[in-house]
Amino acid sequence: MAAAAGADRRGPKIRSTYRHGDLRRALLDAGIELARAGGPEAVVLREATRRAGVVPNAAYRHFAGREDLLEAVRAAALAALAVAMERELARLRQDQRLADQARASLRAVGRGYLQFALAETGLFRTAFSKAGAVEDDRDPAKAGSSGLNPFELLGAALDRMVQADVLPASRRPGAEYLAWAAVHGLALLLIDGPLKGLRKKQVSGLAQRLLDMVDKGL
Amino acid sequence: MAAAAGADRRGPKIRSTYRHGDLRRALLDAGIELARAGGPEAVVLREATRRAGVVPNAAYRHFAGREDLLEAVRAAALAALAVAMERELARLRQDQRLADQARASLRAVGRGYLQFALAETGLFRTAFSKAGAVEDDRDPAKAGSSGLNPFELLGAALDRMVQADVLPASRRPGAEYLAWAAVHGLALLLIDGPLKGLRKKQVSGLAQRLLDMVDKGL
DNA sequence: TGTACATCAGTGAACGCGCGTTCACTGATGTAC
DNA sequence: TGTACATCAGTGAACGCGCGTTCACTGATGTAC
Repeated sequence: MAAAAGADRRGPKIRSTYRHGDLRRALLDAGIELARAGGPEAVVLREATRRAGVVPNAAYRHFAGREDLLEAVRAAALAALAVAMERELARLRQDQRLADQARASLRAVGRGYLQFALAETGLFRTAFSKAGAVEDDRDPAKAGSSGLNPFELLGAALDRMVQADVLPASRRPGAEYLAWAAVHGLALLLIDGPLKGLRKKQVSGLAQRLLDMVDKGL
Repeated sequence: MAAAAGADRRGPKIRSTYRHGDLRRALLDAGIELARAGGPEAVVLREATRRAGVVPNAAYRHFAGREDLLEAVRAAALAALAVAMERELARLRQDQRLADQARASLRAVGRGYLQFALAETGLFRTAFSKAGAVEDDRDPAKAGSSGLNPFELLGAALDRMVQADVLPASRRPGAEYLAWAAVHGLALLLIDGPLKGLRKKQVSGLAQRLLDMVDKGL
């Protein structure tokens, strides 16, 4: 993974030019890699500069400080989560009844969330390492290719359920938090909690049951 | 809260005796206080010794190192969570039909969990800061006054539901993870996530709805 | 009841560590003339 | 097409910080005689 932009072609640590080329991008990529491997606390300014082959304080040309870099990494992690959800949504059959399709899209959102949490645990933990309300944050850096961020993707699925008369409109407000809570909780039990060692088969079974519960109970 | 044992009566930093009296207890109490205020990463060995009025390395007479102290704090946090659940269970009316009573005890467990997460956020985060499977851990340091740890309290409530024919026995296995996931997820959204600033009234409304969802969907 | 002694809880001083951040600088680049 | 110059990205060196942990020690306590 990685590589990316400009002068970075030569790999870290060796650079023939005095100027870097695209240091901001290189630092961000390094930060993402660190988060991927070790979660938010692994995003260390000095290490990012080391990977970019640059002296520590050079980072201050592009980020206000460590917290600022971490913020940018967090945005990228949210965008990656959105993409994982979109991937599941794109797989859905289009030939079903509206009601079934609406239901299926809620499940797809949930599956994408869980898959991302399991496959990219470090990024997942980074994405939610700060209170930051994603809800009314229109920052495109946090969105997937549909232009919607993870929270908005969930909301859209629920809206579809209301339209298809699967979810009573009266229960719509706040429903994202119920669905989110359930899936988020399972994700954490699976990656950090007592369900850590679970086999893939058992994971998907449990995920299925949880999504059933949400579907039925919402 | 605080104070507790032995020579600590005189308060930190001042001690008339060369020996401390009960340094282990004092360090643990300090650690709990640190966790309460700032979560697991706030449990700093040197700070605990400072509060106990003792030189940093004195801690090594009682704990193998920082991680060992943190482990002890974590156990205390789990026990406190169990107590919070027991408190809710103890409030239940005893004159209901078995089915209603069983349902009510599951909800009480959930309420205790959420209340603890909100009231003792630092301890809550500490309790779950490590994978540690609580499930088959009979360590009494992690249990409430009933002798059951939080996980066992949840399991007992679900067992009661099976006995009362509210939950089909076939759905019993793994049910604790579904219920746990939902409540755990909501707790995190409330304390760390986008639902952080929510008013007390709204919190309990949302909690109610989530518990409805679990009840209905399980 | 008194004394010698072993035990071991707490002391004092010091390490190395990696971190984030600040300072005054240097030299590559692009632009105005 | 050539030159002077402003800009500003990256350098080099250094800070102070608080941490966990290790070392050889000292002196209070309780026990055996």
